[in-house]
Amino acid sequence: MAPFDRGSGEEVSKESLILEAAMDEFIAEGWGGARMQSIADRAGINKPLLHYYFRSKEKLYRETVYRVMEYFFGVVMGNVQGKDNFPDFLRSFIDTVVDETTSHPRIPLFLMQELSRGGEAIRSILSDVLGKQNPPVTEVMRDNILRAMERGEIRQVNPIHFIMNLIGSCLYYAMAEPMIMEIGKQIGMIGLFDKKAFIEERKEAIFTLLYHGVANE
Amino acid sequence: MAPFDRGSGEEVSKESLILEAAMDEFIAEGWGGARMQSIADRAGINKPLLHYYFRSKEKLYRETVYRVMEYFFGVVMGNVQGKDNFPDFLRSFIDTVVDETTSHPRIPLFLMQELSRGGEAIRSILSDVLGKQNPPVTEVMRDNILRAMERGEIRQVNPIHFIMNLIGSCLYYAMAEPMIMEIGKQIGMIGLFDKKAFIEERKEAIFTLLYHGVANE
DNA sequence: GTCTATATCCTGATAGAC
DNA sequence: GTCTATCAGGATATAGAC
Repeated sequence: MAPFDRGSGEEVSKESLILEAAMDEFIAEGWGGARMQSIADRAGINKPLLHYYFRSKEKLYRETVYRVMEYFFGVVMGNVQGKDNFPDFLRSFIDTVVDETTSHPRIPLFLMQELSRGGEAIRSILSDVLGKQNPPVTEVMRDNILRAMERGEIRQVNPIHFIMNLIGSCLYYAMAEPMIMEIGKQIGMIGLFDKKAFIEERKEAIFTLLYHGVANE
Repeated sequence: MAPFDRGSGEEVSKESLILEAAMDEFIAEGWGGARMQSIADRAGINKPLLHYYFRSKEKLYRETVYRVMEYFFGVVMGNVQGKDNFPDFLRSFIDTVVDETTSHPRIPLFLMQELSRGGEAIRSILSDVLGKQNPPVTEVMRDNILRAMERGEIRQVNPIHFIMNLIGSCLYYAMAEPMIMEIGKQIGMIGLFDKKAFIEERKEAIFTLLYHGVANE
Protein backbone atom coordinates (compact mmCIF):
# COMPACT_ATOMS: atom_id res chain seq x y z
CA MET A 1 0.00 0.00 0.00
CA ALA A 2 1.40 3.31 -1.06
CA PRO A 3 1.43 6.22 1.32
CA PHE A 4 -0.50 8.40 -1.06
CA ASP A 5 -3.76 6.89 -0.08
CA ARG A 6 -6.87 8.28 -1.64
CA GLY A 7 -10.08 7.90 0.30
CA SER A 8 -11.61 4.61 -0.76
CA GLY A 9 -14.92 4.58 -2.59
CA GLU A 10 -13.95 7.78 -4.36
CA GLU A 11 -14.45 8.28 -8.06
CA VAL A 12 -10.95 8.21 -9.53
CA SER A 13 -9.79 9.07 -13.01
CA LYS A 14 -7.93 6.41 -14.94
CA GLU A 15 -4.95 8.73 -15.00
CA SER A 16 -4.55 8.75 -11.26
CA LEU A 17 -5.29 5.04 -11.12
CA ILE A 18 -2.30 4.49 -13.38
CA LEU A 19 -0.14 6.84 -11.38
CA GLU A 20 -0.89 5.02 -8.16
CA ALA A 21 0.02 1.74 -9.81
CA ALA A 22 3.19 3.25 -11.21
CA MET A 23 4.22 4.50 -7.80
CA ASP A 24 3.70 1.12 -6.24
CA GLU A 25 5.73 -0.59 -8.94
CA PHE A 26 8.56 1.92 -9.18
CA ILE A 27 8.96 2.15 -5.42
CA ALA A 28 9.00 -1.62 -5.09
CA GLU A 29 11.24 -2.36 -8.07
CA GLY A 30 13.17 0.79 -8.88
CA TRP A 31 13.68 2.14 -12.37
CA GLY A 32 15.44 -0.88 -13.82
CA GLY A 33 13.25 -3.48 -12.22
CA ALA A 34 9.89 -1.89 -12.91
CA ARG A 35 7.89 -3.40 -15.78
CA MET A 36 5.25 -1.59 -17.77
CA GLN A 37 3.27 -4.81 -17.84
CA SER A 38 3.21 -4.94 -14.04
CA ILE A 39 2.05 -1.37 -13.83
CA ALA A 40 -0.75 -2.15 -16.27
CA ASP A 41 -1.71 -5.22 -14.22
CA ARG A 42 -1.72 -3.27 -10.98
CA ALA A 43 -3.94 -0.65 -12.57
CA GLY A 44 -6.24 -3.27 -14.05
CA ILE A 45 -5.71 -2.15 -17.62
CA ASN A 46 -3.54 -3.26 -20.50
CA LYS A 47 -0.19 -2.12 -21.73
CA PRO A 48 -1.17 -0.06 -24.77
CA LEU A 49 -3.46 2.00 -22.62
CA LEU A 50 -0.51 2.90 -20.48
CA HIS A 51 1.21 4.36 -23.49
CA TYR A 52 -1.96 6.07 -24.51
CA TYR A 53 -2.09 8.04 -21.25
CA PHE A 54 1.63 8.46 -20.69
CA ARG A 55 3.86 8.32 -23.68
CA SER A 56 6.74 6.42 -22.14
CA LYS A 57 8.15 4.69 -19.11
CA GLU A 58 10.43 7.65 -18.50
CA LYS A 59 7.47 10.03 -18.32
CA LEU A 60 5.67 7.84 -15.84
CA TYR A 61 8.79 7.52 -13.77
CA ARG A 62 9.45 11.21 -13.61
CA GLU A 63 5.91 11.84 -12.52
CA THR A 64 6.35 9.22 -9.82
CA VAL A 65 9.50 10.83 -8.46
CA TYR A 66 7.68 14.13 -8.39
CA ARG A 67 4.75 12.79 -6.45
CA VAL A 68 6.86 10.92 -3.94
CA MET A 69 8.89 14.00 -3.13
CA GLU A 70 5.84 16.20 -3.01
CA TYR A 71 4.23 13.77 -0.59
CA PHE A 72 7.24 13.40 1.64
CA PHE A 73 8.12 17.07 1.93
CA GLY A 74 4.47 17.84 2.42
CA VAL A 75 4.14 15.52 5.39
CA VAL A 76 7.27 16.92 7.01
CA MET A 77 6.07 20.46 6.44
CA GLY A 78 2.68 19.71 7.95
CA ASN A 79 4.21 18.44 11.17
CA VAL A 80 7.06 20.89 11.54
CA GLN A 81 5.50 24.26 10.85
CA GLY A 82 4.24 26.25 13.78
CA LYS A 83 6.72 24.68 16.17
CA ASP A 84 8.41 27.85 17.27
CA ASN A 85 10.43 26.37 20.07
CA PHE A 86 13.53 24.43 19.20
CA PRO A 87 13.06 21.16 21.13
CA ASP A 88 9.49 20.86 19.82
CA PHE A 89 10.66 21.47 16.30
CA LEU A 90 13.43 18.94 16.62
CA ARG A 91 11.24 16.32 18.17
CA SER A 92 8.45 16.61 15.63
CA PHE A 93 10.87 16.44 12.72
CA ILE A 94 12.45 13.30 14.11
CA ASP A 95 9.13 11.68 14.93
CA THR A 96 7.73 12.45 11.51
CA VAL A 97 10.67 11.26 9.47
CA VAL A 98 11.36 8.14 11.52
CA ASP A 99 7.71 7.09 11.61
CA GLU A 100 7.17 7.84 7.95
CA THR A 101 10.26 6.02 6.74
CA THR A 102 9.59 3.12 9.05
CA SER A 103 6.11 2.54 7.70
CA HIS A 104 7.24 3.13 4.12
CA PRO A 105 10.90 2.11 4.05
CA ARG A 106 10.96 1.78 0.30
CA ILE A 107 10.49 5.51 -0.18
CA PRO A 108 13.93 6.65 0.96
CA LEU A 109 15.46 3.69 -0.86
CA PHE A 110 13.58 4.65 -3.98
CA LEU A 111 14.91 8.19 -3.81
CA MET A 112 18.42 6.92 -3.15
CA GLN A 113 18.15 4.64 -6.12
CA GLU A 114 17.12 7.62 -8.20
CA LEU A 115 20.15 9.49 -6.88
CA SER A 116 22.36 6.66 -8.06
CA ARG A 117 20.98 7.16 -11.57
CA GLY A 118 22.77 10.48 -11.55
CA GLY A 119 20.63 12.92 -9.63
CA GLU A 120 19.84 15.39 -12.39
CA ALA A 121 16.14 14.56 -12.36
CA ILE A 122 15.86 14.66 -8.60
CA ARG A 123 17.57 18.01 -8.48
CA SER A 124 15.18 19.77 -10.80
CA ILE A 125 12.17 18.02 -9.33
CA LEU A 126 13.23 18.99 -5.81
CA SER A 127 13.50 22.56 -6.97
CA ASP A 128 9.93 22.41 -8.34
CA VAL A 129 8.52 20.82 -5.21
CA LEU A 130 10.14 23.29 -2.84
CA GLY A 131 9.09 26.14 -5.10
CA LYS A 132 5.45 25.20 -4.63
CA GLN A 133 5.64 25.34 -0.84
CA ASN A 134 5.54 28.77 0.71
CA PRO A 135 7.63 29.00 2.63
CA PRO A 136 9.56 25.85 1.61
CA VAL A 137 10.05 23.37 4.40
CA THR A 138 13.79 23.81 4.07
CA GLU A 139 13.48 27.49 4.97
CA VAL A 140 11.28 26.67 7.92
CA MET A 141 13.95 24.33 9.20
CA ARG A 142 16.78 26.77 8.64
CA ASP A 143 14.84 29.54 10.40
CA ASN A 144 14.12 27.36 13.41
CA ILE A 145 17.82 26.75 13.80
CA LEU A 146 18.82 30.37 13.23
CA ARG A 147 16.22 31.57 15.72
CA ALA A 148 17.44 29.15 18.37
CA MET A 149 20.98 30.39 17.85
CA GLU A 150 19.90 34.03 18.17
CA ARG A 151 18.14 33.26 21.42
CA GLY A 152 21.29 31.61 22.68
CA GLU A 153 19.37 28.41 23.12
CA ILE A 154 21.86 26.47 21.04
CA ARG A 155 25.48 26.82 20.01
CA GLN A 156 26.56 28.46 16.79
CA VAL A 157 26.36 25.79 14.13
CA ASN A 158 26.13 25.72 10.37
CA PRO A 159 22.47 24.84 9.74
CA ILE A 160 23.22 22.86 6.59
CA HIS A 161 25.45 20.46 8.50
CA PHE A 162 23.04 20.13 11.35
CA ILE A 163 20.23 19.38 8.93
CA MET A 164 22.32 16.74 7.20
CA ASN A 165 23.17 15.04 10.47
CA LEU A 166 19.54 15.15 11.43
CA ILE A 167 18.23 13.69 8.19
CA GLY A 168 20.99 11.11 7.98
CA SER A 169 20.27 9.87 11.48
CA CYS A 170 16.54 9.68 10.85
CA LEU A 171 16.74 7.89 7.51
CA TYR A 172 19.52 5.46 8.16
CA TYR A 173 17.70 2.82 10.10
CA ALA A 174 14.81 2.40 7.68
CA MET A 175 17.14 2.18 4.71
CA ALA A 176 19.72 -0.12 6.18
CA GLU A 177 17.56 -2.26 8.41
CA PRO A 178 18.87 -5.61 7.14
CA MET A 179 22.43 -4.50 7.84
CA ILE A 180 21.53 -3.06 11.23
CA MET A 181 19.88 -6.29 12.25
CA GLU A 182 22.96 -8.23 11.29
CA ILE A 183 25.30 -5.84 13.09
CA GLY A 184 23.04 -5.73 16.12
CA LYS A 185 22.99 -9.49 16.31
CA GLN A 186 26.74 -9.58 15.77
CA ILE A 187 27.57 -7.30 18.69
CA GLY A 188 24.81 -8.64 20.91
CA MET A 189 22.96 -5.35 21.08
CA ILE A 190 19.66 -6.44 19.66
CA GLY A 191 17.87 -9.26 21.36
CA LEU A 192 14.56 -10.77 20.51
CA PHE A 193 12.93 -7.96 19.18
CA ASP A 194 9.99 -5.64 19.67
CA LYS A 195 10.22 -3.42 16.63
CA LYS A 196 7.67 -0.90 17.83
CA ALA A 197 9.58 -0.38 21.07
CA PHE A 198 12.85 -0.18 19.16
CA ILE A 199 11.51 2.61 16.97
CA GLU A 200 10.42 4.60 20.01
CA GLU A 201 13.84 4.04 21.54
CA ARG A 202 15.40 5.15 18.27
CA LYS A 203 13.50 8.44 18.16
CA GLU A 204 14.45 9.20 21.73
CA ALA A 205 18.09 8.37 21.06
CA ILE A 206 18.28 10.68 18.07
CA PHE A 207 16.62 13.52 19.91
CA THR A 208 18.79 13.19 22.99
CA LEU A 209 22.03 12.95 21.06
CA LEU A 210 21.36 15.85 18.75
CA TYR A 211 19.80 18.08 21.36
CA HIS A 212 22.69 17.61 23.77
CA GLY A 213 24.94 18.07 20.77
CA VAL A 214 23.80 21.62 20.13
CA ALA A 215 22.21 22.85 23.36
CA ASN A 216 23.87 25.50 25.47
CA GLU A 217 23.40 23.57 28.66
CA MET B 1 38.42 4.29 -11.05
CA ALA B 2 37.38 1.73 -8.53
CA PRO B 3 38.78 1.90 -5.03
CA PHE B 4 40.13 -1.60 -5.21
CA ASP B 5 43.16 -0.54 -7.09
CA ARG B 6 45.74 -3.14 -7.90
CA GLY B 7 49.26 -1.91 -8.29
CA SER B 8 49.74 -1.22 -11.98
CA GLY B 9 52.16 -3.30 -14.02
CA GLU B 10 51.25 -6.37 -12.01
CA GLU B 11 50.51 -9.70 -13.61
CA VAL B 12 46.78 -10.19 -13.18
CA SER B 13 44.67 -13.25 -13.80
CA LYS B 14 41.79 -12.97 -16.21
CA GLU B 15 39.49 -13.79 -13.34
CA SER B 16 40.41 -10.71 -11.35
CA LEU B 17 40.42 -8.63 -14.51
CA ILE B 18 36.78 -9.61 -15.00
CA LEU B 19 35.96 -8.93 -11.38
CA GLU B 20 37.41 -5.45 -11.56
CA ALA B 21 35.37 -4.75 -14.66
CA ALA B 22 32.26 -6.14 -13.00
CA MET B 23 32.75 -3.94 -9.97
CA ASP B 24 33.12 -0.84 -12.09
CA GLU B 25 29.99 -1.67 -14.06
CA PHE B 26 27.79 -2.76 -11.17
CA ILE B 27 28.78 0.19 -9.01
CA ALA B 28 28.13 2.60 -11.84
CA GLU B 29 24.90 1.05 -13.09
CA GLY B 30 23.44 -1.04 -10.29
CA TRP B 31 22.03 -4.51 -10.75
CA GLY B 32 19.31 -3.61 -13.22
CA GLY B 33 21.38 -1.26 -15.31
CA ALA B 34 24.53 -3.34 -15.55
CA ARG B 35 25.07 -5.18 -18.85
CA MET B 36 27.16 -8.27 -19.32
CA GLN B 37 28.31 -6.86 -22.64
CA SER B 38 29.65 -3.74 -20.91
CA ILE B 39 31.48 -5.81 -18.36
CA ALA B 40 33.06 -7.83 -21.15
CA ASP B 41 34.04 -4.64 -22.95
CA ARG B 42 35.56 -3.14 -19.82
CA ALA B 43 37.55 -6.32 -19.30
CA GLY B 44 38.63 -6.44 -22.94
CA ILE B 45 37.12 -9.84 -23.58
CA ASN B 46 33.92 -11.14 -25.09
CA LYS B 47 30.64 -12.18 -23.58
CA PRO B 48 30.90 -15.98 -23.75
CA LEU B 49 34.16 -15.81 -21.86
CA LEU B 50 32.36 -14.05 -19.07
CA HIS B 51 30.01 -17.00 -18.75
CA TYR B 52 32.90 -19.36 -18.98
CA TYR B 53 34.54 -17.88 -15.88
CA PHE B 54 31.40 -16.96 -13.96
CA ARG B 55 28.29 -18.87 -14.71
CA SER B 56 25.80 -16.02 -14.48
CA LYS B 57 25.22 -12.35 -13.90
CA GLU B 58 23.93 -13.12 -10.43
CA LYS B 59 27.18 -14.87 -9.47
CA LEU B 60 29.27 -11.97 -10.66
CA TYR B 61 27.06 -9.56 -8.84
CA ARG B 62 27.22 -11.40 -5.57
CA GLU B 63 30.98 -11.52 -5.76
CA THR B 64 30.99 -7.79 -6.39
CA VAL B 65 28.87 -7.04 -3.34
CA TYR B 66 31.19 -9.22 -1.31
CA ARG B 67 34.32 -7.42 -2.44
CA VAL B 68 32.87 -3.98 -1.98
CA MET B 69 31.86 -4.72 1.58
CA GLU B 70 35.13 -6.43 2.35
CA TYR B 71 36.98 -3.42 1.05
CA PHE B 72 34.90 -0.88 2.89
CA PHE B 73 34.85 -2.60 6.26
CA GLY B 74 38.54 -3.31 5.87
CA VAL B 75 39.42 0.33 5.37
CA VAL B 76 37.36 1.40 8.37
CA MET B 77 38.92 -1.32 10.49
CA GLY B 78 42.42 -0.30 9.49
CA ASN B 79 41.88 3.28 10.58
CA VAL B 80 39.85 2.67 13.71
CA GLN B 81 41.65 -0.09 15.53
CA GLY B 82 44.18 0.87 18.14
CA LYS B 83 42.41 4.14 18.92
CA ASP B 84 41.83 3.48 22.59
CA ASN B 85 40.66 6.94 23.47
CA PHE B 86 37.15 7.94 22.55
CA PRO B 87 37.65 11.25 20.75
CA ASP B 88 40.42 9.73 18.64
CA PHE B 89 38.26 6.78 17.78
CA LEU B 90 35.34 9.01 16.88
CA ARG B 91 37.41 11.34 14.79
CA SER B 92 39.15 8.66 12.82
CA PHE B 93 35.91 6.86 12.07
CA ILE B 94 34.34 10.07 10.81
CA ASP B 95 37.39 11.05 8.77
CA THR B 96 37.64 7.63 7.20
CA VAL B 97 34.02 7.22 6.25
CA VAL B 98 33.52 10.78 5.03
CA ASP B 99 36.71 10.78 2.98
CA GLU B 100 36.09 7.34 1.57
CA THR B 101 32.47 7.98 0.58
CA THR B 102 33.36 11.37 -0.82
CA SER B 103 36.00 9.99 -3.13
CA HIS B 104 33.84 6.98 -4.06
CA PRO B 105 30.26 8.17 -3.65
CA ARG B 106 28.86 5.38 -5.77
CA ILE B 107 29.82 2.79 -3.18
CA PRO B 108 27.25 3.66 -0.54
CA LEU B 109 24.68 4.21 -3.26
CA PHE B 110 25.51 0.82 -4.68
CA LEU B 111 25.00 -0.84 -1.31
CA MET B 112 21.75 1.06 -0.77
CA GLN B 113 20.57 -0.06 -4.15
CA GLU B 114 21.34 -3.61 -3.16
CA LEU B 115 19.35 -3.06 0.03
CA SER B 116 16.40 -1.97 -2.06
CA ARG B 117 16.53 -5.32 -3.84
CA GLY B 118 15.51 -6.86 -0.54
CA GLY B 119 18.63 -7.14 1.55
CA GLU B 120 18.85 -10.90 1.85
CA ALA B 121 22.12 -11.07 -0.05
CA ILE B 122 23.67 -8.19 1.81
CA ARG B 123 22.76 -9.70 5.12
CA SER B 124 24.48 -13.01 4.56
CA ILE B 125 27.44 -11.39 2.87
CA LEU B 126 27.84 -8.96 5.74
CA SER B 127 27.86 -11.88 8.09
CA ASP B 128 30.65 -13.52 6.08
CA VAL B 129 32.73 -10.37 5.86
CA LEU B 130 32.51 -9.61 9.57
CA GLY B 131 33.23 -13.24 10.35
CA LYS B 132 36.58 -12.97 8.59
CA GLN B 133 37.71 -10.02 10.64
CA ASN B 134 38.95 -10.76 14.10
CA PRO B 135 37.73 -8.98 15.96
CA PRO B 136 35.04 -7.65 13.62
CA VAL B 137 35.09 -3.89 13.18
CA THR B 138 31.61 -3.74 14.66
CA GLU B 139 32.87 -5.18 17.92
CA VAL B 140 35.76 -2.76 17.99
CA MET B 141 33.30 0.08 17.66
CA ARG B 142 30.97 -1.24 20.31
CA ASP B 143 33.85 -1.77 22.72
CA ASN B 144 35.15 1.74 22.23
CA ILE B 145 31.76 3.08 23.20
CA LEU B 146 31.33 0.73 26.15
CA ARG B 147 34.79 1.54 27.46
CA ALA B 148 34.14 5.27 27.25
CA MET B 149 30.94 4.78 29.20
CA GLU B 150 32.69 2.76 31.90
CA ARG B 151 35.30 5.46 32.29
CA GLY B 152 32.53 7.99 32.68
CA GLU B 153 33.86 9.84 29.68
CA ILE B 154 30.50 9.75 27.97
CA ARG B 155 26.86 9.41 28.98
CA GLN B 156 25.08 6.07 29.06
CA VAL B 157 23.84 5.43 25.54
CA ASN B 158 22.73 2.43 23.55
CA PRO B 159 25.74 1.78 21.27
CA ILE B 160 23.60 0.54 18.40
CA HIS B 161 21.75 3.86 18.21
CA PHE B 162 24.91 5.88 18.53
CA ILE B 163 26.51 3.87 15.76
CA MET B 164 23.51 4.38 13.51
CA ASN B 165 23.53 8.13 14.07
CA LEU B 166 27.23 8.17 13.38
CA ILE B 167 27.05 6.18 10.16
CA GLY B 168 23.96 7.99 8.94
CA SER B 169 25.61 11.37 9.46
CA CYS B 170 28.79 10.30 7.70
CA LEU B 171 27.13 8.71 4.69
CA TYR B 172 24.35 11.13 4.03
CA TYR B 173 26.22 13.86 2.26
CA ALA B 174 27.96 11.65 -0.28
CA MET B 175 24.76 9.82 -1.12
CA ALA B 176 22.46 12.77 -1.34
CA GLU B 177 24.82 15.41 -2.69
CA PRO B 178 22.57 16.55 -5.53
CA MET B 179 19.73 17.10 -3.07
CA ILE B 180 21.98 18.83 -0.55
CA MET B 181 23.27 21.19 -3.18
CA GLU B 182 19.74 22.11 -4.15
CA ILE B 183 18.66 22.60 -0.54
CA GLY B 184 21.80 24.51 0.27
CA LYS B 185 21.21 26.84 -2.65
CA GLN B 186 17.58 27.16 -1.69
CA ILE B 187 18.23 28.33 1.85
CA GLY B 188 21.30 30.35 0.94
CA MET B 189 23.66 28.27 3.02
CA ILE B 190 26.00 27.15 0.29
CA GLY B 191 27.70 29.79 -1.74
CA LEU B 192 30.20 29.40 -4.49
CA PHE B 193 31.77 26.44 -3.44
CA ASP B 194 35.04 24.94 -2.37
CA LYS B 195 34.20 21.28 -2.05
CA LYS B 196 37.42 20.33 -0.32
CA ALA B 197 36.87 22.95 2.34
CA PHE B 198 33.25 21.91 2.69
CA ILE B 199 34.24 18.32 3.37
CA GLU B 200 36.66 19.40 6.10
CA GLU B 201 33.93 21.56 7.57
CA ARG B 202 31.57 18.62 7.37
CA LYS B 203 33.89 16.28 9.30
CA GLU B 204 34.39 18.87 12.01
CA ALA B 205 30.64 19.48 12.25
CA ILE B 206 29.86 15.79 12.69
CA PHE B 207 32.54 15.34 15.29
CA THR B 208 31.55 18.36 17.30
CA LEU B 209 27.85 17.56 17.26
CA LEU B 210 28.22 13.92 18.20
CA TYR B 211 30.96 14.45 20.74
CA HIS B 212 29.03 17.16 22.55
CA GLY B 213 26.01 14.91 22.19
CA VAL B 214 27.49 12.16 24.32
CA ALA B 215 30.28 13.74 26.35
CA ASN B 216 29.99 14.18 30.09
CA GLU B 217 31.18 17.75 29.99
C1' DG C 1 -10.83 5.13 -25.37
C1' DT C 2 -9.96 0.34 -25.40
C1' DC C 3 -8.41 -3.83 -27.07
C1' DT C 4 -5.52 -7.79 -29.97
C1' DA C 5 -1.70 -8.56 -32.31
C1' DT C 6 2.76 -7.47 -33.51
C1' DA C 7 7.10 -4.86 -34.44
C1' DT C 8 11.62 -3.98 -32.89
C1' DC C 9 15.16 -4.21 -29.99
C1' DC C 10 18.15 -5.93 -26.46
C1' DT C 11 19.30 -9.11 -22.81
C1' DG C 12 21.53 -13.24 -20.61
C1' DA C 13 23.04 -17.42 -21.94
C1' DT C 14 24.86 -21.36 -25.04
C1' DA C 15 26.40 -24.41 -29.07
C1' DG C 16 30.05 -25.66 -31.24
C1' DA C 17 34.34 -24.79 -34.17
C1' DC C 18 39.20 -24.07 -33.24
C1' DG D 1 40.53 -21.24 -23.16
C1' DT D 2 38.84 -18.37 -26.78
C1' DC D 3 36.06 -17.09 -30.42
C1' DT D 4 31.68 -16.55 -34.01
C1' DA D 5 27.13 -17.17 -34.42
C1' DT D 6 22.84 -17.63 -32.51
C1' DC D 7 18.97 -18.86 -29.41
C1' DA D 8 15.02 -17.97 -26.50
C1' DG D 9 12.84 -14.79 -23.75
C1' DG D 10 11.21 -10.49 -22.38
C1' DA D 11 11.24 -5.46 -22.74
C1' DT D 12 9.10 -0.96 -24.60
C1' DA D 13 6.37 0.72 -27.85
C1' DT D 14 2.98 0.96 -31.77
C1' DA D 15 -0.40 -0.34 -35.65
C1' DG D 16 -4.80 -0.75 -36.45
C1' DA D 17 -9.56 -2.82 -35.66
C1' DC D 18 -13.59 -1.67 -32.93
